[in-house]
Amino acid sequence: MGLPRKYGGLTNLRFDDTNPSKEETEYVESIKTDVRWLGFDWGDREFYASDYFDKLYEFAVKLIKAGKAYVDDQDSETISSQKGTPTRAGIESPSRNRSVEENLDLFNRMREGEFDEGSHVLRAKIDMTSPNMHMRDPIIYRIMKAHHHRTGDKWCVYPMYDFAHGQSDYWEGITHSVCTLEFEVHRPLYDWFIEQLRDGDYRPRQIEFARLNLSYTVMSKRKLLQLVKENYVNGWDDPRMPTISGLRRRGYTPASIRNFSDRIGVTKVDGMIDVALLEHSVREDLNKNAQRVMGVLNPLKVVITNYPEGQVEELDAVNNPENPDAGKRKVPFTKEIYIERDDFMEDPPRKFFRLAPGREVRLRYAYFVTCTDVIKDEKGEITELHCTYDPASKGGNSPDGRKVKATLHWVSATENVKAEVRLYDRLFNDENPDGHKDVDFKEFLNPDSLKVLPECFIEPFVKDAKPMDSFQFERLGYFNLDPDSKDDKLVFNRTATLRDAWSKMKNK
RNA sequence: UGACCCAUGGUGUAAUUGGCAACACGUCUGAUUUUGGUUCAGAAGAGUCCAGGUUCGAGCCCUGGUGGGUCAACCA
Repeated sequence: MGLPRKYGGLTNLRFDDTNPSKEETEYVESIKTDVRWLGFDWGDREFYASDYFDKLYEFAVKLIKAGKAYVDDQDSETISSQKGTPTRAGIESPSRNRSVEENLDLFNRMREGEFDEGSHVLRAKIDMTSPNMHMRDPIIYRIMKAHHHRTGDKWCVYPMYDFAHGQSDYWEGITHSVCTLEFEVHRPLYDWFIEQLRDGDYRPRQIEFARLNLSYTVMSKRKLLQLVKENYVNGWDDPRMPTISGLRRRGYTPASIRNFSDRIGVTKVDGMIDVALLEHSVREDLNKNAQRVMGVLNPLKVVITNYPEGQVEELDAVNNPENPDAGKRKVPFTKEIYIERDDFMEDPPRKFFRLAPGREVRLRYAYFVTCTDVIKDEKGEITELHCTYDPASKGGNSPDGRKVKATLHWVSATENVKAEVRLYDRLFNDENPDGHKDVDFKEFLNPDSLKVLPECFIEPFVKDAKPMDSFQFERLGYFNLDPDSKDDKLVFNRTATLRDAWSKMKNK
């Protein structure tokens, strides 16, 4: 879709629904939804290979009449064994030299439903000694007594993909038929059919490019289907899935995915793209556009001892420091608040700038506070902190010009909204950087790929959020309101983390 | 022991079709910052898989290797 947008052309959306047992309306609809969501429009150019079943049948008859196709009545194992191997030529089927009349009769009877599935196939007569396996008399029609999602029960013979693809391109007037690398060896066959079909100079060309491989990510449809079927994830749109619907649910924006695609380009190198590039693309977009909001995921209560009991102050907070048009909002401040547990250390290491006993920090948009007491339970665990605030530092600046090294996000302990936050991580652990490689992925599943934090505190602002709205919880990362959220239970998915210099330093 | 395709900093892509190898991500400095985010400034990092050849000149053309990918479904 991006190529014609760049070079000035059009894209047809076509479903190669040649196999009735594999096609489901559900998939067709999801693909259309996803492509539309990405911001592409195919106008009225929506096609199905099944639109051409009549023409394909006629073309097959034409090939038979030209002596270039024949009906084979051997079973599939025999046909397969006669194909040879990539290094050894195949041998010709005894059916290969049937008369045109007999072939026409048999093919017609196949269509009439006279034969059982698997008993007869139509094959193109090309070359059983070709070094290219796909040219060794490939099967072009098979009997399938199955209901088709669009043509119903009209047919019981269906064309193979290879027999439909190029011809469909031809009839639609396609110039560049772009597909993935594994079809490279099919191209001679694609061209062979076009040569039999075409009348004039025009012919479509198949051009292959590398499919996307993402590090640490399984992209194989077969494996993704297994993840869904065996309930390792909650469906195709589980936020951990590398599907378009998964990314959407997770909070990725269409623009970020388009930018990512532009950055990786279209080439034939079968490489491995670093997920960091995908993540950079979302951050870039979200940072510019996401609403900032304060949220505390892992709360630690702070009592501001010299703050009046029962007082609620409405403080000004900017919605996006990079975009003044995003406006401001009011955040309620009270005597008891929550801060992030990670933002306090009783014994801070040298480079830890945040709150510690006796240290003064800024509460974002609020006041400077100093930690005076650390309250613990019998087990020695910190249950709350006592702080004093400097009333003169309202808004976050002290009139005497003194500086603090850190600014903390916080949420009022009484004026807030409770939410569930889901932290999604990679589905696979660090030992499986090549997620696409053919290994048993179950051994590499990451048990922490989903962490549910049932009781998080977010500032009241998010009450007005709509599903899919993106937020940046200050310093915690990007989140979006899950589409399945109900008013009585807000659920946020983490879209991406922020680059975190502190955690990097901790690991050193 | 075949055919087809591919090969450029750590990663992904460029290089006006033969003219000083560029950009993005990542990494590392420094500045700014009411997010250890963002932004800004700068740095390191490849001589283009190897060996020949053609040419005034080769990442690009030719030959031969090496490495990787794909192909033996009545799947797409």
